[in-house]
Amino acid sequence: MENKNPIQVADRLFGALELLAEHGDMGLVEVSEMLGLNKSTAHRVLNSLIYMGYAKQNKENGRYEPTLKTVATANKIMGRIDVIQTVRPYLRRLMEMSVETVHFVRLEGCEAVYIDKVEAPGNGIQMVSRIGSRLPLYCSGVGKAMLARMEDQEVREIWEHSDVRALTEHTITDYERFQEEIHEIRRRDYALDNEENEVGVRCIATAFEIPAGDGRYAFSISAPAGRMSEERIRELAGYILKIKAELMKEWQL
Amino acid sequence: MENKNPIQVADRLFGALELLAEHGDMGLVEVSEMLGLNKSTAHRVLNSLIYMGYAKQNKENGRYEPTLKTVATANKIMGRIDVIQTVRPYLRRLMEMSVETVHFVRLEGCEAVYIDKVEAPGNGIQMVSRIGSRLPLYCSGVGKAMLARMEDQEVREIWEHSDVRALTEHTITDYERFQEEIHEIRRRDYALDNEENEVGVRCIATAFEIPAGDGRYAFSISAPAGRMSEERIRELAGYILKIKAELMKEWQL
DNA sequence: AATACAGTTCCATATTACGAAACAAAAGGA
DNA sequence: TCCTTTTGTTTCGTAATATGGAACTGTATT
Repeated sequence: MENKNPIQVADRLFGALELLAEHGDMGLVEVSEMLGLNKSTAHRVLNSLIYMGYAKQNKENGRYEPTLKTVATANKIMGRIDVIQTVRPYLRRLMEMSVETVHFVRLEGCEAVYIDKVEAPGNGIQMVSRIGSRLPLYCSGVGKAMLARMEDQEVREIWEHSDVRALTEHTITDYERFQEEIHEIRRRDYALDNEENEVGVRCIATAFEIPAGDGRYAFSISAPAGRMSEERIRELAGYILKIKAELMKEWQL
Repeated sequence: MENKNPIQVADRLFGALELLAEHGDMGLVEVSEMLGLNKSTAHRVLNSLIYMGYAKQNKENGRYEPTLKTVATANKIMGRIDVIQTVRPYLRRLMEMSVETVHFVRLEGCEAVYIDKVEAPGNGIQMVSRIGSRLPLYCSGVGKAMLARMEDQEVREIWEHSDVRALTEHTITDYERFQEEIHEIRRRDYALDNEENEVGVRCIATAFEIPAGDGRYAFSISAPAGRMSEERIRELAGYILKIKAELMKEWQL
Protein backbone atom coordinates (compact mmCIF):
# COMPACT_ATOMS: atom_id res chain seq x y z
CA MET A 1 0.00 0.00 0.00
CA GLU A 2 1.06 3.54 -0.65
CA ASN A 3 2.41 5.62 2.16
CA LYS A 4 0.08 8.15 3.65
CA ASN A 5 0.24 11.88 3.72
CA PRO A 6 2.26 12.84 6.79
CA ILE A 7 -0.46 15.38 7.59
CA GLN A 8 -4.04 14.19 7.08
CA VAL A 9 -5.69 17.58 7.22
CA ALA A 10 -3.44 18.64 4.38
CA ASP A 11 -5.29 16.29 2.05
CA ARG A 12 -8.55 17.77 3.20
CA LEU A 13 -7.44 21.38 2.95
CA PHE A 14 -5.98 21.08 -0.52
CA GLY A 15 -8.69 18.67 -1.54
CA ALA A 16 -11.31 21.26 -0.66
CA LEU A 17 -9.38 23.98 -2.44
CA GLU A 18 -9.04 21.91 -5.60
CA LEU A 19 -12.68 20.97 -5.42
CA LEU A 20 -13.69 24.61 -5.26
CA ALA A 21 -11.26 25.45 -8.04
CA GLU A 22 -12.92 22.87 -10.25
CA HIS A 23 -16.56 23.42 -9.43
CA GLY A 24 -16.54 27.16 -8.90
CA ASP A 25 -19.00 27.42 -6.06
CA MET A 26 -20.27 24.71 -3.79
CA GLY A 27 -22.42 24.13 -0.75
CA LEU A 28 -21.03 22.81 2.51
CA VAL A 29 -22.71 19.41 2.31
CA GLU A 30 -21.66 19.09 -1.29
CA VAL A 31 -18.04 19.52 -0.27
CA SER A 32 -18.33 17.22 2.70
CA GLU A 33 -19.89 14.46 0.61
CA MET A 34 -17.39 14.70 -2.22
CA LEU A 35 -14.46 14.56 0.18
CA GLY A 36 -16.07 11.92 2.38
CA LEU A 37 -15.90 14.21 5.40
CA ASN A 38 -18.19 14.92 8.26
CA LYS A 39 -20.21 18.08 7.74
CA SER A 40 -18.57 19.56 10.79
CA THR A 41 -15.08 18.75 9.57
CA ALA A 42 -15.75 20.19 6.14
CA HIS A 43 -17.03 23.33 7.81
CA ARG A 44 -13.84 23.73 9.80
CA VAL A 45 -11.66 23.08 6.76
CA LEU A 46 -13.52 25.62 4.65
CA ASN A 47 -13.37 28.19 7.42
CA SER A 48 -9.66 27.65 7.65
CA LEU A 49 -9.34 28.37 3.93
CA ILE A 50 -11.47 31.46 4.39
CA TYR A 51 -9.37 32.59 7.34
CA MET A 52 -6.28 32.39 5.16
CA GLY A 53 -7.96 34.12 2.24
CA TYR A 54 -8.05 31.20 -0.15
CA ALA A 55 -11.84 30.91 -0.14
CA LYS A 56 -14.80 33.11 0.59
CA GLN A 57 -18.43 32.63 1.37
CA ASN A 58 -21.13 34.17 -0.75
CA LYS A 59 -23.20 36.39 1.53
CA GLU A 60 -26.36 35.76 -0.50
CA ASN A 61 -26.64 32.00 -0.48
CA GLY A 62 -23.90 30.90 1.90
CA ARG A 63 -22.10 28.92 -0.76
CA TYR A 64 -18.32 28.66 -0.79
CA GLU A 65 -16.08 29.79 -3.62
CA PRO A 66 -12.35 30.06 -4.24
CA THR A 67 -10.70 33.48 -4.21
CA LEU A 68 -7.90 34.61 -6.50
CA LYS A 69 -5.28 34.30 -3.78
CA THR A 70 -4.28 30.97 -5.28
CA VAL A 71 -3.74 32.79 -8.56
CA ALA A 72 -1.59 35.36 -6.80
CA THR A 73 0.55 32.62 -5.27
CA ALA A 74 0.76 30.90 -8.64
CA ASN A 75 1.97 34.16 -10.18
CA LYS A 76 4.83 34.35 -7.73
CA ILE A 77 5.86 30.85 -8.72
CA MET A 78 5.60 31.58 -12.43
CA GLY A 79 7.47 34.84 -11.99
CA ARG A 80 10.57 33.00 -10.80
CA ILE A 81 10.58 30.57 -13.67
CA ASP A 82 13.09 31.00 -16.43
CA VAL A 83 11.26 29.48 -19.37
CA ILE A 84 14.34 29.10 -21.51
CA GLN A 85 16.33 27.31 -18.81
CA THR A 86 13.45 24.99 -18.03
CA VAL A 87 12.68 24.10 -21.62
CA ARG A 88 16.28 23.69 -22.80
CA PRO A 89 16.76 20.11 -21.57
CA TYR A 90 13.66 19.11 -23.52
CA LEU A 91 14.92 20.83 -26.65
CA ARG A 92 18.22 19.06 -26.22
CA ARG A 93 16.54 15.68 -25.97
CA LEU A 94 14.46 16.50 -29.02
CA MET A 95 17.62 17.35 -30.93
CA GLU A 96 19.20 14.07 -29.80
CA MET A 97 16.17 12.07 -30.92
CA SER A 98 15.88 13.76 -34.30
CA VAL A 99 19.52 14.73 -34.85
CA GLU A 100 18.25 17.95 -36.39
CA THR A 101 18.40 21.56 -35.26
CA VAL A 102 15.70 22.59 -32.82
CA HIS A 103 14.38 26.14 -32.35
CA PHE A 104 12.42 27.73 -29.57
CA VAL A 105 10.36 30.87 -30.15
CA ARG A 106 8.07 33.18 -28.29
CA LEU A 107 5.15 35.25 -29.54
CA GLU A 108 5.72 38.98 -29.42
CA GLY A 109 3.05 41.17 -30.90
CA CYS A 110 2.29 39.74 -34.32
CA GLU A 111 5.60 37.99 -34.82
CA ALA A 112 7.59 35.07 -33.47
CA VAL A 113 10.99 35.74 -31.90
CA TYR A 114 13.73 33.14 -31.61
CA ILE A 115 14.71 32.79 -27.97
CA ASP A 116 16.75 29.58 -28.01
CA LYS A 117 18.13 26.94 -30.27
CA VAL A 118 19.93 23.61 -30.04
CA GLU A 119 22.05 22.91 -33.06
CA ALA A 120 22.49 19.41 -34.42
CA PRO A 121 26.20 18.51 -34.42
CA GLY A 122 28.17 18.04 -37.59
CA ASN A 123 25.55 19.50 -39.84
CA GLY A 124 28.12 21.04 -42.13
CA ILE A 125 27.53 24.76 -42.42
CA GLN A 126 26.19 26.12 -39.15
CA MET A 127 23.54 28.70 -39.79
CA VAL A 128 24.06 32.09 -38.24
CA SER A 129 22.44 32.16 -34.83
CA ARG A 130 18.95 33.46 -35.17
CA ILE A 131 18.40 34.15 -31.50
CA GLY A 132 16.59 37.46 -31.21
CA SER A 133 15.55 37.61 -34.83
CA ARG A 134 11.90 37.67 -35.83
CA LEU A 135 9.76 35.89 -38.36
CA PRO A 136 6.16 36.25 -39.49
CA LEU A 137 3.49 33.92 -38.16
CA TYR A 138 1.62 33.11 -41.36
CA CYS A 139 4.51 31.44 -43.15
CA SER A 140 6.40 29.61 -40.41
CA GLY A 141 5.78 26.35 -38.63
CA VAL A 142 6.11 27.86 -35.18
CA GLY A 143 3.92 30.81 -36.17
CA LYS A 144 1.14 28.64 -37.53
CA ALA A 145 1.36 26.36 -34.49
CA MET A 146 0.80 29.33 -32.20
CA LEU A 147 -1.99 30.76 -34.35
CA ALA A 148 -3.78 27.43 -34.29
CA ARG A 149 -4.11 27.76 -30.54
CA MET A 150 -5.88 31.13 -30.78
CA GLU A 151 -9.50 31.81 -31.54
CA ASP A 152 -10.55 32.25 -35.16
CA GLN A 153 -11.18 35.96 -34.63
CA GLU A 154 -7.68 36.55 -33.39
CA VAL A 155 -6.19 34.52 -36.23
CA ARG A 156 -8.06 36.68 -38.74
CA GLU A 157 -6.98 39.76 -36.82
CA ILE A 158 -3.31 38.88 -37.06
CA TRP A 159 -3.62 37.74 -40.67
CA GLU A 160 -5.00 41.13 -41.61
CA HIS A 161 -2.19 42.93 -39.83
CA SER A 162 0.44 40.81 -41.48
CA ASP A 163 2.20 41.79 -44.63
CA VAL A 164 1.18 38.58 -46.41
CA ARG A 165 3.34 37.92 -49.45
CA ALA A 166 4.63 34.84 -51.21
CA LEU A 167 8.15 34.46 -49.83
CA THR A 168 8.44 31.22 -51.76
CA GLU A 169 6.19 29.45 -54.22
CA HIS A 170 4.80 27.39 -51.32
CA THR A 171 3.73 30.29 -49.13
CA ILE A 172 0.01 30.32 -48.39
CA THR A 173 -1.41 33.71 -49.36
CA ASP A 174 -5.11 32.87 -49.60
CA TYR A 175 -7.03 33.24 -46.36
CA GLU A 176 -9.53 30.46 -47.11
CA ARG A 177 -6.68 28.07 -47.71
CA PHE A 178 -4.94 29.34 -44.59
CA GLN A 179 -8.00 28.68 -42.45
CA GLU A 180 -8.09 25.08 -43.62
CA GLU A 181 -4.43 24.78 -42.73
CA ILE A 182 -5.11 26.12 -39.23
CA HIS A 183 -7.93 23.64 -38.70
CA GLU A 184 -5.69 20.84 -39.83
CA ILE A 185 -3.04 21.95 -37.35
CA ARG A 186 -5.58 22.04 -34.53
CA ARG A 187 -6.61 18.51 -35.38
CA ARG A 188 -3.15 16.97 -35.24
CA ASP A 189 -1.51 19.40 -32.78
CA TYR A 190 1.55 20.10 -34.88
CA ALA A 191 2.24 22.40 -37.80
CA LEU A 192 4.34 21.96 -40.91
CA ASP A 193 6.33 24.56 -42.75
CA ASN A 194 6.69 23.15 -46.24
CA GLU A 195 9.30 25.55 -47.60
CA GLU A 196 6.82 28.37 -47.07
CA ASN A 197 9.35 30.68 -45.52
CA GLU A 198 12.62 29.71 -47.11
CA VAL A 199 13.27 27.52 -50.10
CA GLY A 200 14.75 24.15 -49.20
CA VAL A 201 13.86 24.20 -45.50
CA ARG A 202 11.03 22.26 -43.94
CA CYS A 203 9.96 22.48 -40.30
CA ILE A 204 7.66 20.70 -37.94
CA ALA A 205 6.44 22.66 -34.92
CA THR A 206 4.12 22.63 -31.94
CA ALA A 207 3.02 25.35 -29.54
CA PHE A 208 1.96 25.80 -25.93
CA GLU A 209 0.98 28.55 -23.54
CA ILE A 210 2.28 29.40 -20.13
CA PRO A 211 -0.45 30.60 -17.85
CA ALA A 212 0.09 33.42 -15.40
CA GLY A 213 2.23 35.33 -17.79
CA ASP A 214 1.85 36.57 -21.29
CA GLY A 215 3.46 33.46 -22.62
CA ARG A 216 2.80 31.84 -25.97
CA TYR A 217 5.65 29.64 -27.11
CA ALA A 218 6.50 27.13 -29.82
CA PHE A 219 9.41 24.91 -30.75
CA SER A 220 10.33 23.28 -33.99
CA ILE A 221 12.59 20.86 -35.80
CA SER A 222 14.09 22.30 -39.00
CA ALA A 223 15.85 20.37 -41.72
CA PRO A 224 16.70 20.50 -45.43
CA ALA A 225 13.70 19.43 -47.52
CA GLY A 226 15.68 16.48 -48.80
CA ARG A 227 15.77 14.93 -45.31
CA MET A 228 12.05 15.57 -44.72
CA SER A 229 10.11 12.85 -46.49
CA GLU A 230 6.49 12.10 -45.61
CA GLU A 231 7.59 9.16 -43.53
CA ARG A 232 10.35 11.08 -41.79
CA ILE A 233 7.86 13.81 -40.94
CA ARG A 234 5.57 11.28 -39.30
CA GLU A 235 8.50 10.03 -37.28
CA LEU A 236 9.50 13.54 -36.19
CA ALA A 237 5.88 14.37 -35.36
CA GLY A 238 5.95 11.50 -32.91
CA TYR A 239 9.12 12.86 -31.29
CA ILE A 240 7.95 16.44 -31.04
CA LEU A 241 4.59 15.52 -29.54
CA LYS A 242 6.24 13.15 -27.09
CA ILE A 243 8.64 15.82 -25.88
CA LYS A 244 5.81 18.31 -25.60
CA ALA A 245 3.73 15.84 -23.58
CA GLU A 246 6.63 15.35 -21.18
CA LEU A 247 7.07 19.08 -20.78
CA MET A 248 3.36 19.56 -20.14
CA LYS A 249 3.49 16.78 -17.60
CA GLU A 250 6.36 18.30 -15.66
CA TRP A 251 4.56 21.63 -15.75
CA GLN A 252 1.30 20.06 -14.66
CA LEU A 253 -0.58 21.67 -17.53
CA MET B 1 -7.33 39.75 19.79
CA GLU B 2 -7.99 38.27 16.43
CA ASN B 3 -9.53 34.85 16.18
CA LYS B 4 -7.21 32.04 15.28
CA ASN B 5 -7.14 29.79 12.30
CA PRO B 6 -9.45 26.87 13.06
CA ILE B 7 -6.70 24.57 11.81
CA GLN B 8 -3.17 25.46 12.88
CA VAL B 9 -1.34 23.23 10.42
CA ALA B 10 -3.17 25.04 7.65
CA ASP B 11 -1.20 28.19 8.44
CA ARG B 12 1.98 26.19 8.31
CA LEU B 13 1.13 24.35 5.10
CA PHE B 14 0.09 27.41 3.16
CA GLY B 15 2.76 29.47 4.85
CA ALA B 16 5.39 27.09 3.58
CA LEU B 17 3.86 27.04 0.11
CA GLU B 18 3.77 30.83 -0.09
CA LEU B 19 7.31 31.00 1.20
CA LEU B 20 8.52 28.67 -1.52
CA ALA B 21 6.48 30.56 -4.09
CA GLU B 22 8.24 33.76 -3.09
CA HIS B 23 11.79 32.53 -2.63
CA GLY B 24 11.93 29.90 -5.33
CA ASP B 25 14.02 27.30 -3.62
CA MET B 26 14.87 26.98 0.03
CA GLY B 27 16.60 24.73 2.49
CA LEU B 28 14.76 22.98 5.28
CA VAL B 29 16.23 25.04 8.12
CA GLU B 30 15.63 28.19 6.17
CA VAL B 31 11.94 27.36 5.97
CA SER B 32 11.74 26.29 9.60
CA GLU B 33 13.36 29.50 10.79
CA MET B 34 11.24 31.81 8.66
CA LEU B 35 8.05 30.15 9.82
CA GLY B 36 9.22 29.81 13.39
CA LEU B 37 8.80 26.07 13.31
CA ASN B 38 10.76 23.19 14.66
CA LYS B 39 13.02 21.63 12.08
CA SER B 40 11.09 18.40 12.44
CA THR B 41 7.74 20.09 11.96
CA ALA B 42 8.94 21.96 8.90
CA HIS B 43 10.18 18.69 7.50
CA ARG B 44 6.79 17.05 7.95
CA VAL B 45 4.96 20.02 6.45
CA LEU B 46 7.22 20.10 3.40
CA ASN B 47 6.87 16.37 2.90
CA SER B 48 3.13 16.72 3.03
CA LEU B 49 3.32 19.32 0.27
CA ILE B 50 5.57 17.00 -1.72
CA TYR B 51 3.19 14.09 -1.16
CA MET B 52 0.36 16.15 -2.63
CA GLY B 53 2.49 17.38 -5.52
CA TYR B 54 2.71 21.03 -4.53
CA ALA B 55 6.43 20.95 -3.86
CA LYS B 56 9.40 18.87 -4.84
CA GLN B 57 12.88 18.29 -3.60
CA ASN B 58 15.89 18.91 -5.73
CA LYS B 59 17.80 15.63 -5.95
CA GLU B 60 21.13 17.43 -6.25
CA ASN B 61 21.18 19.61 -3.18
CA GLY B 62 18.11 18.52 -1.23
CA ARG B 63 16.55 21.97 -1.40
CA TYR B 64 12.81 22.38 -1.63
CA GLU B 65 10.97 24.14 -4.46
CA PRO B 66 7.36 24.70 -5.47
CA THR B 67 5.93 22.80 -8.41
CA LEU B 68 3.49 24.15 -10.97
CA LYS B 69 0.55 22.32 -9.46
CA THR B 70 -0.45 25.54 -7.75
CA VAL B 71 -0.50 27.15 -11.19
CA ALA B 72 -2.69 24.35 -12.51
CA THR B 73 -5.15 24.87 -9.66
CA ALA B 74 -5.07 28.60 -10.26
CA ASN B 75 -5.88 27.98 -13.91
CA LYS B 76 -9.00 26.06 -13.00
CA ILE B 77 -10.12 28.98 -10.88
CA MET B 78 -9.37 31.54 -13.58
CA GLY B 79 -11.07 29.39 -16.17
CA ARG B 80 -14.40 29.70 -14.40
CA ILE B 81 -14.25 33.44 -14.11
CA ASP B 82 -16.38 35.52 -16.37
CA VAL B 83 -14.35 38.69 -16.66
CA ILE B 84 -17.20 40.81 -18.00
CA GLN B 85 -19.61 39.81 -15.24
CA THR B 86 -17.01 40.40 -12.58
CA VAL B 87 -15.89 43.76 -13.86
CA ARG B 88 -19.34 45.16 -14.69
CA PRO B 89 -20.21 46.33 -11.15
CA TYR B 90 -16.98 48.30 -11.11
CA LEU B 91 -17.75 49.87 -14.47
CA ARG B 92 -21.20 50.76 -13.21
CA ARG B 93 -19.78 52.49 -10.15
CA LEU B 94 -17.31 54.33 -12.34
CA MET B 95 -20.16 55.52 -14.54
CA GLU B 96 -22.09 56.66 -11.46
CA MET B 97 -19.10 58.57 -10.13
CA SER B 98 -18.29 60.27 -13.41
CA VAL B 99 -21.76 60.35 -14.98
CA GLU B 100 -20.10 59.56 -18.29
CA THR B 101 -20.15 56.54 -20.55
CA VAL B 102 -17.69 53.81 -19.61
CA HIS B 103 -16.20 51.26 -22.02
CA PHE B 104 -14.46 47.97 -21.42
CA VAL B 105 -12.13 46.45 -24.01
CA ARG B 106 -9.94 43.47 -24.49
CA LEU B 107 -6.75 43.08 -26.51
CA GLU B 108 -7.08 40.79 -29.49
CA GLY B 109 -4.12 40.53 -31.79
CA CYS B 110 -3.07 44.08 -32.55
CA GLU B 111 -6.42 45.72 -31.84
CA ALA B 112 -8.73 46.48 -28.97
CA VAL B 113 -12.23 44.99 -29.00
CA TYR B 114 -15.15 46.47 -27.09
CA ILE B 115 -16.57 43.80 -24.80
CA ASP B 116 -18.80 45.84 -22.51
CA LYS B 117 -20.11 49.31 -21.89
CA VAL B 118 -22.14 51.20 -19.31
CA GLU B 119 -23.93 54.16 -20.80
CA ALA B 120 -24.44 57.37 -18.84
CA PRO B 121 -28.18 58.09 -18.60
CA GLY B 122 -29.80 61.01 -20.36
CA ASN B 123 -26.83 61.81 -22.53
CA GLY B 124 -29.02 62.84 -25.41
CA ILE B 125 -28.14 60.84 -28.48
CA GLN B 126 -27.11 57.33 -27.48
CA MET B 127 -24.24 56.19 -29.58
CA VAL B 128 -24.70 52.97 -31.44
CA SER B 129 -23.49 50.11 -29.30
CA ARG B 130 -19.90 49.43 -30.10
CA ILE B 131 -19.71 46.03 -28.43
CA GLY B 132 -17.75 43.73 -30.67
CA SER B 133 -16.30 46.49 -32.79
CA ARG B 134 -12.58 47.06 -32.96
CA LEU B 135 -10.27 50.02 -32.76
CA PRO B 136 -6.54 50.52 -33.26
CA LEU B 137 -4.19 50.69 -30.30
CA TYR B 138 -2.03 53.64 -31.29
CA CYS B 139 -4.80 56.22 -31.37
CA SER B 140 -7.09 55.23 -28.52
CA GLY B 141 -6.94 55.70 -24.79
CA VAL B 142 -7.55 52.04 -24.02
CA GLY B 143 -5.07 50.98 -26.68
CA LYS B 144 -2.30 53.20 -25.40
CA ALA B 145 -3.03 52.14 -21.83
CA MET B 146 -2.54 48.50 -22.81
CA LEU B 147 0.57 49.22 -24.86
CA ALA B 148 2.12 51.06 -21.93
CA ARG B 149 2.03 47.82 -19.96
CA MET B 150 4.02 45.91 -22.57
CA GLU B 151 7.75 45.93 -23.10
CA ASP B 152 9.25 48.49 -25.48
CA GLN B 153 10.06 45.83 -28.05
CA GLU B 154 6.48 44.67 -28.24
CA VAL B 155 5.20 48.25 -28.47
CA ARG B 156 7.48 48.87 -31.43
CA GLU B 157 6.40 45.55 -32.91
CA ILE B 158 2.74 46.49 -32.79
CA TRP B 159 3.37 50.05 -33.94
CA GLU B 160 5.09 48.70 -37.04
CA HIS B 161 2.22 46.35 -37.78
CA SER B 162 -0.35 49.09 -37.38
CA ASP B 163 -1.66 51.13 -40.24
CA VAL B 164 -0.65 54.40 -38.58
CA ARG B 165 -2.48 57.35 -40.10
CA ALA B 166 -3.76 60.69 -38.84
CA LEU B 167 -7.42 60.00 -38.17
CA THR B 168 -7.71 63.50 -36.73
CA GLU B 169 -5.31 66.39 -36.47
CA HIS B 170 -4.40 65.21 -32.95
CA THR B 171 -3.40 61.67 -33.85
CA ILE B 172 0.19 60.83 -32.98
CA THR B 173 1.95 59.53 -36.09
CA ASP B 174 5.57 60.04 -35.11
CA TYR B 175 7.14 57.11 -33.27
CA GLU B 176 9.49 59.24 -31.17
CA ARG B 177 6.56 61.28 -29.96
CA PHE B 178 4.58 58.11 -29.36
CA GLN B 179 7.31 56.61 -27.19
CA GLU B 180 7.32 59.70 -25.00
CA GLU B 181 3.57 59.35 -24.68
CA ILE B 182 3.93 55.71 -23.61
CA HIS B 183 6.50 56.60 -20.97
CA GLU B 184 4.22 59.31 -19.67
CA ILE B 185 1.38 56.80 -19.41
CA ARG B 186 3.56 54.36 -17.52
CA ARG B 187 4.45 57.10 -15.08
CA ARG B 188 0.89 58.08 -14.20
CA ASP B 189 -0.83 54.73 -14.89
CA TYR B 190 -3.58 56.17 -17.05
CA ALA B 191 -3.77 57.19 -20.70
CA LEU B 192 -5.51 60.07 -22.43
CA ASP B 193 -7.10 60.10 -25.83
CA ASN B 194 -7.14 63.76 -26.79
CA GLU B 195 -9.42 63.57 -29.84
CA GLU B 196 -6.83 61.34 -31.49
CA ASN B 197 -9.36 58.86 -32.76
CA GLU B 198 -12.49 60.89 -33.31
CA VAL B 199 -12.92 64.64 -33.38
CA GLY B 200 -14.75 66.00 -30.34
CA VAL B 201 -14.26 62.94 -28.10
CA ARG B 202 -11.78 62.70 -25.27
CA CYS B 203 -11.13 59.58 -23.18
CA ILE B 204 -9.24 58.60 -20.09
CA ALA B 205 -8.26 54.95 -19.75
CA THR B 206 -6.30 52.46 -17.68
CA ALA B 207 -5.31 48.87 -18.32
CA PHE B 208 -4.65 45.65 -16.43
CA GLU B 209 -3.78 42.02 -17.10
CA ILE B 210 -5.40 38.86 -15.95
CA PRO B 211 -2.90 36.16 -15.24
CA ALA B 212 -3.52 32.53 -16.13
CA GLY B 213 -5.24 33.44 -19.34
CA ASP B 214 -4.36 35.50 -22.33
CA GLY B 215 -6.02 38.51 -20.81
CA ARG B 216 -5.06 42.12 -21.40
CA TYR B 217 -7.91 44.50 -20.66
CA ALA B 218 -8.61 48.22 -20.34
CA PHE B 219 -11.52 50.43 -19.47
CA SER B 220 -12.18 54.08 -20.18
CA ILE B 221 -14.37 57.08 -19.58
CA SER B 222 -15.39 58.86 -22.79
CA ALA B 223 -16.94 62.31 -23.07
CA PRO B 224 -17.33 65.21 -25.45
CA ALA B 225 -14.20 67.38 -25.44
CA GLY B 226 -16.23 70.26 -24.08
CA ARG B 227 -16.81 68.41 -20.82
CA MET B 228 -13.18 67.34 -20.51
CA SER B 229 -11.21 70.29 -19.13
CA GLU B 230 -7.78 69.84 -17.57
CA GLU B 231 -9.31 69.99 -14.14
CA ARG B 232 -12.11 67.58 -14.98
CA ILE B 233 -9.54 65.13 -16.35
CA ARG B 234 -7.64 65.19 -13.08
CA GLU B 235 -10.88 64.48 -11.26
CA LEU B 236 -11.75 61.57 -13.56
CA ALA B 237 -8.20 60.21 -13.29
CA GLY B 238 -8.76 59.94 -9.57
CA TYR B 239 -12.00 58.03 -10.11
CA ILE B 240 -10.63 55.62 -12.66
CA LEU B 241 -7.51 54.78 -10.64
CA LYS B 242 -9.60 54.32 -7.51
CA ILE B 243 -11.93 51.88 -9.24
CA LYS B 244 -9.01 50.01 -10.70
CA ALA B 245 -7.35 49.77 -7.29
CA GLU B 246 -10.54 48.29 -5.85
CA LEU B 247 -10.77 45.76 -8.66
CA MET B 248 -7.13 44.75 -8.21
CA LYS B 249 -7.75 44.38 -4.50
CA GLU B 250 -10.70 42.06 -4.95
CA TRP B 251 -8.67 40.08 -7.46
CA GLN B 252 -5.67 39.95 -5.16
CA LEU B 253 -3.37 41.21 -7.90
C1' DA C 1 -47.90 25.55 9.67
C1' DA C 2 -45.01 21.67 8.76
C1' DT C 3 -41.15 19.66 6.62
C1' DA C 4 -36.74 19.38 4.80
C1' DC C 5 -32.38 20.81 4.10
C1' DA C 6 -28.61 24.06 4.50
C1' DG C 7 -25.12 26.10 7.48
C1' DT C 8 -23.36 26.69 12.33
C1' DT C 9 -21.86 25.67 17.12
C1' DC C 10 -20.59 22.63 21.04
C1' DC C 11 -17.87 19.31 23.32
C1' DA C 12 -15.99 14.86 25.06
C1' DT C 13 -12.76 11.87 22.90
C1' DA C 14 -8.85 9.78 20.72
C1' DT C 15 -6.40 10.70 17.04
C1' DT C 16 -2.99 13.63 15.27
C1' DA C 17 0.52 16.68 14.94
C1' DC C 18 4.23 18.17 17.84
C1' DG C 19 9.19 18.81 18.92
C1' DA C 20 13.28 17.21 21.63
C1' DA C 21 16.74 14.34 20.69
C1' DA C 22 19.35 11.13 18.31
C1' DC C 23 21.00 9.86 13.69
C1' DA C 24 22.92 10.19 8.96
C1' DA C 25 25.19 12.43 5.46
C1' DA C 26 27.25 15.95 3.26
C1' DA C 27 30.04 20.43 3.14
C1' DG C 28 33.80 23.08 4.77
C1' DG C 29 38.21 23.97 7.31
C1' DA C 30 42.49 22.95 9.44
C1' DT D 1 43.09 13.27 6.02
C1' DC D 2 40.49 14.10 9.97
C1' DC D 3 37.62 16.95 12.53
C1' DT D 4 33.92 20.25 12.83
C1' DT D 5 29.80 22.21 11.27
C1' DT D 6 25.78 22.24 8.92
C1' DT D 7 21.71 20.21 6.83
C1' DG D 8 18.41 16.69 6.06
C1' DT D 9 16.01 12.51 8.16
C1' DT D 10 13.91 9.45 11.61
C1' DT D 11 12.02 8.14 16.09
C1' DC D 12 8.80 8.35 19.82
C1' DG D 13 6.48 9.74 24.15
C1' DT D 14 3.39 13.40 24.96
C1' DA D 15 0.15 17.08 24.66
C1' DA D 16 -2.32 19.50 21.93
C1' DT D 17 -5.42 19.24 18.10
C1' DA D 18 -8.61 17.84 14.79
C1' DT D 19 -12.56 14.86 14.89
C1' DG D 20 -17.58 13.90 14.28
C1' DG D 21 -21.95 13.03 16.66
C1' DA D 22 -25.51 15.70 18.10
C1' DA D 23 -28.07 19.62 18.93
C1' DC D 24 -29.24 24.27 17.07
C1' DT D 25 -30.56 27.95 13.81
C1' DG D 26 -32.11 29.82 9.77
C1' DT D 27 -34.16 29.50 5.24
C1' DA D 28 -36.49 27.48 1.44
C1' DT D 29 -40.24 24.19 -0.04
C1' DT D 30 -44.76 21.98 0.29
